[in-house]
Amino acid sequence: MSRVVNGTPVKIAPQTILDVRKAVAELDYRTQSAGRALRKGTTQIIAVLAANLGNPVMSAIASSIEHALRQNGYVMLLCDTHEQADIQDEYLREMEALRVRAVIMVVAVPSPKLDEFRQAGIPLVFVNRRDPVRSRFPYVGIDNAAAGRDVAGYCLSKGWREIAVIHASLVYSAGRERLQGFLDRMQHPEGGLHTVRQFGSSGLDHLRIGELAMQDVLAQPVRPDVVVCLSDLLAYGAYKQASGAGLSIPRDMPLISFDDGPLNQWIAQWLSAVRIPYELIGDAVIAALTAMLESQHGNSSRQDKSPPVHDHIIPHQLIIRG
Amino acid sequence: MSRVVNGTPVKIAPQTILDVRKAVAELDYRTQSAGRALRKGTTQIIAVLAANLGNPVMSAIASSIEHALRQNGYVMLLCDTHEQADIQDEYLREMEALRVRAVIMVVAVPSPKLDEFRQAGIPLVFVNRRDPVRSRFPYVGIDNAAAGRDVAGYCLSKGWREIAVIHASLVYSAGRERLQGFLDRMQHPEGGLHTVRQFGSSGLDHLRIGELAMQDVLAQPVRPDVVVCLSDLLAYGAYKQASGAGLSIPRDMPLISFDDGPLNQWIAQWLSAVRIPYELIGDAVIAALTAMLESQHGNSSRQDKSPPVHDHIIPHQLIIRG
DNA sequence: TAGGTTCATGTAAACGTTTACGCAAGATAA
DNA sequence: TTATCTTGCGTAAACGTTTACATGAACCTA
Repeated sequence: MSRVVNGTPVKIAPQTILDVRKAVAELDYRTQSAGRALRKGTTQIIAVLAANLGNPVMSAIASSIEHALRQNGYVMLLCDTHEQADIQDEYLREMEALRVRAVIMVVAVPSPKLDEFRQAGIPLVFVNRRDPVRSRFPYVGIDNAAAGRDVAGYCLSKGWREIAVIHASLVYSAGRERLQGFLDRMQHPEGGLHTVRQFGSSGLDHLRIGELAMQDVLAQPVRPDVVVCLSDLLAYGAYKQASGAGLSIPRDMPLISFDDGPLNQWIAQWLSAVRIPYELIGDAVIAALTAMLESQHGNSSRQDKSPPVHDHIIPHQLIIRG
Repeated sequence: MSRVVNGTPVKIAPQTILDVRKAVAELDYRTQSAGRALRKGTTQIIAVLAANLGNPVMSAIASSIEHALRQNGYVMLLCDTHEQADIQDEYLREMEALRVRAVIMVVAVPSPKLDEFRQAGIPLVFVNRRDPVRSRFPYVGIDNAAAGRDVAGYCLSKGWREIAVIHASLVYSAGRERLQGFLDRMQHPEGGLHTVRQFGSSGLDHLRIGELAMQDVLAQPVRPDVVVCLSDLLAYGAYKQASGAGLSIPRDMPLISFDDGPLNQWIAQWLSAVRIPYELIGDAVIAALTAMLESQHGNSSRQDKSPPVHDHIIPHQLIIRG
């Protein structure tokens, strides 16, 4: 029975197949995952630990991943870690007990349990932000450094000289690489004369950080030609502050950000941004995942070489608006 | 062992408890949910079927529910039905096989499998939109009719005479009740002279519907004093269209909507809206849920009376901006 | 026809947990 | 002291699935 519904690679008489099919249809039989999970020691559940579902970009990513997982016979289990190590650990423990097949970290923070997972052989995929600890697990997302360079290139092409950058914490890969790429390109010989001032603080609420940073920007003696925000939410916060101060965006002060959530084209036409093609993330995650799962199988026989998983860089695009 | 970790109501020697605790701590034992699920026939998983995670209000609601469920020892499994009956059914089938403890429908559509679920005894909670079929299952959300009346009251207080309403499909409770409440109050004796014109179409993409509806509004010979949109997304679409046509919102044309997603206060200061307190939804869902689960237990003995579950109406608030 | 080979299917064990049941030892009562 | 009752704990069955292994039928070959 199990052999026919699951397509076990074993010879079955055609008649038997039909008989089973009929019985299945008649009884409306549906395999119960509890029994299977117990026997096989794993499930079809894949956990997605997202840092902040209140961020439209992240829920768009979650939505894309959910769709792709479902297409491939998995079930998504979605959690919100609020970017806090203890919550992330609690969830990871829970996922362990649930015997999930894999865990997808959409913006991870370092945590003890995550260290354990890296050892334990449970496949991990890091989306949007690389593994805080250099590891053999794949990253799915844009080339943040290149995106930073693109933004810098655009600023240079516009001849902007006075530049402000608003950032949140820079200890993680995404923000750090974006800033690094931006500064690299800016310091390029052909960059000419310009000043880049940095504003921002570390913390969890990007909206608020952006708001406060813009306050600092406006308190400067000289108003920047452009303000580059390292994420959409930072730009939203900055926008509120600047608008409240009577500035018209982008006429008085252009804003450029990274992420470009799906709502921007509707209600944030004042914002230019590097767009993460979140629709593509689901498929890329699946690709990374299946590569890992297969290499995991193969490795059971020959333990020697580490799995040949690699990052999946998806193309970004600078969208100019306003 | 099971007795002590689960706190079974049975006498256990204090010493044994300590011994077990020690062993659990030493071995880092964690009960595997597969075995438990198999034995008990149910899980700690609660499925949330949301119609559209791309809608910030819905992801905010999902986030709130997730938090509340976690607090109460459940695990949330989140799906996106895209408001389509066949996808919703596919998910419901999956949840059945997973033996989820309950299903929370955040904006449900009628579907055959949903009909089965109502019979099958799997607890259901309907959030934001009532069960399309009148049923004994609880609704959690705001009083949409009252919200509609509040908006009408505000319009009357401002003395607006020419009023446009933008709506999507009106076959479901939320939109229908909002519009009904609005019209009821408008037609109240003290309402005075005014005209209400309705725009909109049915479909899944509220953003696009709003955009097209606003196109129709602007094509009218007389420009309305206010445009009331039955959801945030409709307002976003309408805003884009109106802005594109050179109008300044809200100066040239105030917009009022329902939902008031968390981003509005940051980047949609031009929008007044009835706020759903999404932070409160999680707790309300838990209340509805535990009431059902308890009444379910009690009912196993006396089948006669239907469960005394009731709706949980949470307070809304009209936020005026701009 | 006997022996060997393949092929399809039946059988049973195992996964980890919960819980009904029963047993032993200690406490109480006669 | 013996009989009865309580208390704490050990035992085993059951949940539904997968899969290694056994069984037996049919088919081929010499």
